[in-house]
Amino acid sequence: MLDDRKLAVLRAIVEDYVATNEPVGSKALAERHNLNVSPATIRNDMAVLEEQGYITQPHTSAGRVPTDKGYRLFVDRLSQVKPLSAAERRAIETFLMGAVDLDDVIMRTVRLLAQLTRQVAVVQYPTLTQSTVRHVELVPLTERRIMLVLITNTGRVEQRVIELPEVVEDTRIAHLRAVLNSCLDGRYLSSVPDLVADVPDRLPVEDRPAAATILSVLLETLVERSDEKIVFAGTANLAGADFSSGLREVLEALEEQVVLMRLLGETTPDTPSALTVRIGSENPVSGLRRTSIVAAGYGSGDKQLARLGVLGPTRMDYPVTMGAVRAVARYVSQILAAS
Amino acid sequence: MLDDRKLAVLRAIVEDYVATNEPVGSKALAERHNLNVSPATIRNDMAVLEEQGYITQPHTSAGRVPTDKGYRLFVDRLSQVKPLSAAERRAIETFLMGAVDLDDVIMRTVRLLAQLTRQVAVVQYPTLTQSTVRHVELVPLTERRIMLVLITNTGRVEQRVIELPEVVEDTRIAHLRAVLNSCLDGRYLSSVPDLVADVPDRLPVEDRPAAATILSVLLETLVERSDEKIVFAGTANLAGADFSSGLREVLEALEEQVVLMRLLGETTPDTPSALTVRIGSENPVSGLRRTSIVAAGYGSGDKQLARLGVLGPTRMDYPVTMGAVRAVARYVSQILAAS
DNA sequence: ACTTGGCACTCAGGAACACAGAGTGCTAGA
DNA sequence: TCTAGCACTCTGTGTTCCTGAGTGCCAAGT
Repeated sequence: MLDDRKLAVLRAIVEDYVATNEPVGSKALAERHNLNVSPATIRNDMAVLEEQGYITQPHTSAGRVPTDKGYRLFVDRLSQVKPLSAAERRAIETFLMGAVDLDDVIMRTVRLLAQLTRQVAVVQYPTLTQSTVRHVELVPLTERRIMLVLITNTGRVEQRVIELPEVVEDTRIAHLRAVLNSCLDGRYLSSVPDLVADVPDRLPVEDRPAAATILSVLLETLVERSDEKIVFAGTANLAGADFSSGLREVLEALEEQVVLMRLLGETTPDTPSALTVRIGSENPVSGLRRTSIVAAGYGSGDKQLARLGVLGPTRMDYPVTMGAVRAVARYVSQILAAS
Repeated sequence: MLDDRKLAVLRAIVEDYVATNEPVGSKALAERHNLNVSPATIRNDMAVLEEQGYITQPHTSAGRVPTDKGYRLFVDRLSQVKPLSAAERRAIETFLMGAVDLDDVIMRTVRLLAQLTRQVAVVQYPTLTQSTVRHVELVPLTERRIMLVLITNTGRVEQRVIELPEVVEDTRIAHLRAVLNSCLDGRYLSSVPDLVADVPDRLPVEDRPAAATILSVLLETLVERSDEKIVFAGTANLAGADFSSGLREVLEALEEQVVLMRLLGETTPDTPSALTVRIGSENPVSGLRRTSIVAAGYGSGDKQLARLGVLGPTRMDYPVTMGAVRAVARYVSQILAAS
């Protein structure tokens, strides 16, 4: 269908258009890339490419611009992920190393990614459900009030203040804590509901009402936060690019957690850390039809914990962006595995 | 200097300009506001106002536009904070009530404020230094590793993983925890450095190295987080308004924590919850010369904990914005006091 | 001493127009 | 199958002109 030269033309069009942000014509192509054919030949090829829907012209007698389909072909078959330079790698590493806690890791990551790609970076917090319990703490605050603190192996900490139905002595709280930790320690959060089911039975009868309250809050915490936390940075980079009008829509989409979740996409179970690219209209959110998303999973070890990525105009430098996303995902995984 | 009518003219100019976003001329003024004088008279007044620097004209033969100084006068003497409607109050209350923890309170607050004012909302987390210690927890993770969790009376939780210099038994950790809590409970964070100074002396000699490590991390935590955490929302509202070019700068400023801190301003010790308005060039950040900030302090009880506010074009509806900021600050204070 | 009506002046923004330049499609020839 | 040439089609830009809103100033009115 498309011979090698036509593919080369498409690649050249994408590269030039990404670089210049202007429709690219046959003459300029023949000059800048050594395709060794004349503009006229290129025009013929472009006619074919256009007919097949890979490129289009904004108006008659303007150059050609890649369509979403064109970018897709480019990403799938015509480009290679561009690795970062050694200097960039070092910069990433040292920058991420300085983080003091999970919040800090995520914050640094999202900023780093935004700066590196000059686009909007999006990072999802490690999912609770995929993590394991590292510790459950019950902190008495007053006679009737305790704070529940849940610490996961990814460093994530959730806390809730709980109002007890009755006064409970500290020693009894301590006992409950010990029971909880003994049966939850190291287990997946997803298994917590099952594991705590019989906890009240193992307690003295008088403690059960309080325990029930606490457990219900604990389960609630797991459920509520399964709509994951997401942060982003680098919106200023949107202003620099085009997006003359659509900017409002893009910003609105970014502030919708749910939308962001869908953007980053589902975890692909077989190849968790693979790069996902969604181009323009491929993505499920209206209002972002002019943007592409490059995302990857990250996680400590072989466990896939969450996703991160960048969002930018469809007209983006895919090889470089993909390289940056992949690299950052790997480094974050390392950091999390180490802590 | 400025008689009543001139002030009325200025007020009318501000109101009309805010409403229409177009330079307002003498004729339109005479028609829309019943000043009972002719356009010519208004022109004379406007000439005076312009000479004094309260208004200006974009170009000869255009209407007048308020200057920063004009807005300042308007805010100080010509306008009253507009209270919210009962419906709005109820909406705020119910929306904030649903929050489950501090993160959630802050998140809801910033969104609420953005939606209410249709501008960018900025909320600072309660300062650590003004808060008191509610509990210090030391959670053994492995033989050589413990997690330090610091809980404040505002519900804020800080955690750090600590690598110990040697293996320490859990019972000794528990002892240290007891010592720490007994001397820190209920105290201001700012006094923590003094209070923990003699803690090592009260421990068996063999525990001192570990204790020193833990204490240094604790102190570090206090210092590091004194550059406060700030969140914002509603950037999409910027796109709607003018800001044709400056938008990039504004977005960049918003992502700089330090800049935001300075924007919200210092706490005014005498009247902590008073509204602060910074108009255009009054604010210390270049790149935000076309924006105004309306901020207020909030805190539980009489304690001033942090600040919140909104940022928008100098051309904003000050009475309404101030009303919203004040109301939200009050409600947040209530919520925090209750928890 | 203010206020008002009249009048000449200024200037931004839009409409009409011409034009250069980039790019195309097509056809005939190598 | 590629190339060269040619006629054609547009967008974007620069120019010019014109309208209308708005001003400043002055002289007359109260």
